[in-house]
Parts: sequence; structure tokens; C-alpha cells
Amino acid sequence: MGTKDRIASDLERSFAEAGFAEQGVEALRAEADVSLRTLYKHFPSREAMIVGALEHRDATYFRWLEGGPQEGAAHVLHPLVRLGDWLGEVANTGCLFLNAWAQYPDSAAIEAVVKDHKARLAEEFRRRLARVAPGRDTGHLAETLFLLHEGMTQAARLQGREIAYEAAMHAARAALAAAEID
Amino acid sequence: MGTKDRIASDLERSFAEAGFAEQGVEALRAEADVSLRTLYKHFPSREAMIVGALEHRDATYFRWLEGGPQEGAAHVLHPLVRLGDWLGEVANTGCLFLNAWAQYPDSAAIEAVVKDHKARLAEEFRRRLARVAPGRDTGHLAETLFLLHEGMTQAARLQGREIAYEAAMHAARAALAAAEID
DNA sequence: CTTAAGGTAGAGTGATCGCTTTACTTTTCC
DNA sequence: GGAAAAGTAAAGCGATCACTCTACCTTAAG
Repeated sequence: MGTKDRIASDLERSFAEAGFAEQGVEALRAEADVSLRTLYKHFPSREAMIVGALEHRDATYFRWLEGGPQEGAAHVLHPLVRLGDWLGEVANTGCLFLNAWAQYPDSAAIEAVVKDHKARLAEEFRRRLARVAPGRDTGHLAETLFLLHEGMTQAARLQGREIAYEAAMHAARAALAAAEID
Repeated sequence: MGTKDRIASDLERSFAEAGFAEQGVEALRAEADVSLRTLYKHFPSREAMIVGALEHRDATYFRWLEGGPQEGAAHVLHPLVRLGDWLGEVANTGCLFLNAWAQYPDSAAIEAVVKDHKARLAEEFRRRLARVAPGRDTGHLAETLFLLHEGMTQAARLQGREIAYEAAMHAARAALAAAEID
């Protein structure tokens, strides 16, 4: 259904720009430009609206990571490079998923969509490392790169995007070099 | 004043255990075991209670980082080691400061105390590096270590404390080795 | 003894907010 | 053409919540 997806897109943008707390259902309704009844038809609770926005962001972000170099260290580093681009385009409010989870620590639905997204992100690094260094045990390296991804996201709002990007890339290259992946 | 500080300590614990959103003023009052009137005398708004709790946590955490090896790479890595210990002791709900900021993105007072805390943390790494490698430009390394600190905090709740700790230490050692600091 | 500072208990208030409901209109599609 | 599906507008409801206010008690200095 196209309508639901378009609303989800509006909700994602709305939450990303204004945060979760400062945003009542009436404000979300206005942003999506639908009636309250229609909004609740597609998302039967405020919690469902948040989950819908996160699911939409999940799809958006993985599409954002597609493409790039297919070999060598650059293939492995590509998601970090793209995160750097991403942080340059959006308002710098940290990670939408972690912010949502911080706000609703008791919601099983939100926790599930957050953990699922992050698990798939970690898997993305594992897959890229397996392609570049087949047959080697790169599990710990994948965890390191995932940690750098999370660190860059948080550091960007604290130290600025440029500094965070350089710091993460520096650490990532050092870790790959130590494992003799180039 | 001792009373205010004792209440701040209770507030910190309360927010750390139950999060910010799920915690009404009445619950905070009960946790601090004072009357509502007294609570509001010391912290004239809910926002002030959060700021008070964060200031208390700031002091607690920097005290936690004291001591440890005074030379070599171990001196620089010490805050990361202590963060690993910390994450083993507290309920794993991410960073109290960033959670508070996520919840009140429009509060200048909260933003200030969060940024101040993080700036001092970055400064801590700069100071330690300056001690171990005097005269050298270690600014980018300090940023990298700060980023690993933030990354470990977030990764711990997503991948587990052990994995996050190993990943961060692995990256930190690789970065220090690349700069020939041992 | 008095008095003032600072504590307790807890009811009350005004505003907000998530969500429902009523009444009506538009669109889709056989 | 007509019925069903899906949309709009907006008032209203019930609950929650931050915060205030009333009334009373305890303690310790002068």
C-alpha cells in the first residue's frame, strides 16, 4: 500500500527533525497531511508510528549503503564513508534508532526493530570482510568496524562531523592494516 | 549542602535504572524519600532534577577514572579499561547523558551539561596522550580514543559488554601501535 | 518560651495528550 | 449507477502529569 508508506516517510522525517518527545500525534498528523482517523488506521498507536518510521529509516539507510568499491579495504570501509556522507546531509541528532529506544525503554516492539537494524548492520560488515578476506576469521574486525560506525554517529554531534569522520576512518584503517587487509 | 547532594545521588540512580521517560516526578520523590515540597525546593523543575542527576553522574564518573597506570600505552588506555568495568557494574542502558539529551533536545540546560561532560572526557584523553607522548601531535589520536569510548558504550547494549570491550580495545591498540606509542 | 527555618503529607489544579467517535465527503471499481 | 472503501474535519473523553497550595510538625538558636 502506497499511502501507508508515504505516511511512514513523513513520520521518519518528522521524528528525525524534531525528535520523538517534542512531537505530539497532532503534529505528526499535520506533517503527514492526513486526518487523524487515517493516521490511526495505518498506525493504530503512537508507538506503531515510531516503529513505522524506524522501519522506513532502516530501508532508507541500507539503500544508502549500496554500491561503492567491490574489492579491498575500500569495500570494507565503504559503509563508514557513506555514514560520513549521511551525517553531512541530515540534521545531526545522533542515531534515530537509539534515540527511540532511549525514549521507550520498555517497548518490546521498538527494542525489536532497533536490535534488528543494528544486527543487520553488524552483519553487513561481516559480509564485506568475508568477501575481501575469505577463509579468515574476521569476526572481531567486524565488531570493531560496527563499533566505529556507532561511535562516529555519536561523536559527530559532540565533536563535529569532520573530526568524527577522520577519527573513525583513522581507527578503521589502523585495524585493517594490523590485520593486513588492504 | 548535604541534603541536595544526597537527593541528586538518588535521582541519578533512579534515572539510570528506569530511564528518563518512564519516571514521573512522584516516582522520583519516592526514590529520594523526601516530600514533594522539599524536592522542588532543591530542584525547582523536572528539568532541574535531570540536570542535577547528570552533574552528579559527571562527578561520579570522573572519580571512577582516577588512578591506574601512570605511563605508557596503559595510561592512555586506562579510561577505556575503566569503562569496561563500569559497563559490567551498571544496568546496560547506554549513555545517561546522551539518553537525557535525546529526550529533551530543546533544553539548553541539559544540552550544556551533556556537552560539558563529553568535552571534559575528550580532554582527559588529550591530557593522557600529552603525558605519554610529549611534544607530539596526538590530537587526532585523542579524538579516536574518545570515539571508541562512545562506541563502546553504545555497542555494549547492542552486542554485549564483552564483545564491545574487546572491539574497542583492539581498535585502540591498533591506533596506538600505528603511532608507535607503547 | 518563642520564633523561624525547614521538614512532612497529600489534596487540588490546569494543561496536555493519546485516542475515539460522530457526521460527512470523495474515490474506486464492478 | 451504485455500493463499498477510504478519506476529511473536529469535538470530546479519560487519564496523566508537572507543579502548587494548605495545613501541620520538628528542631534548634536566641
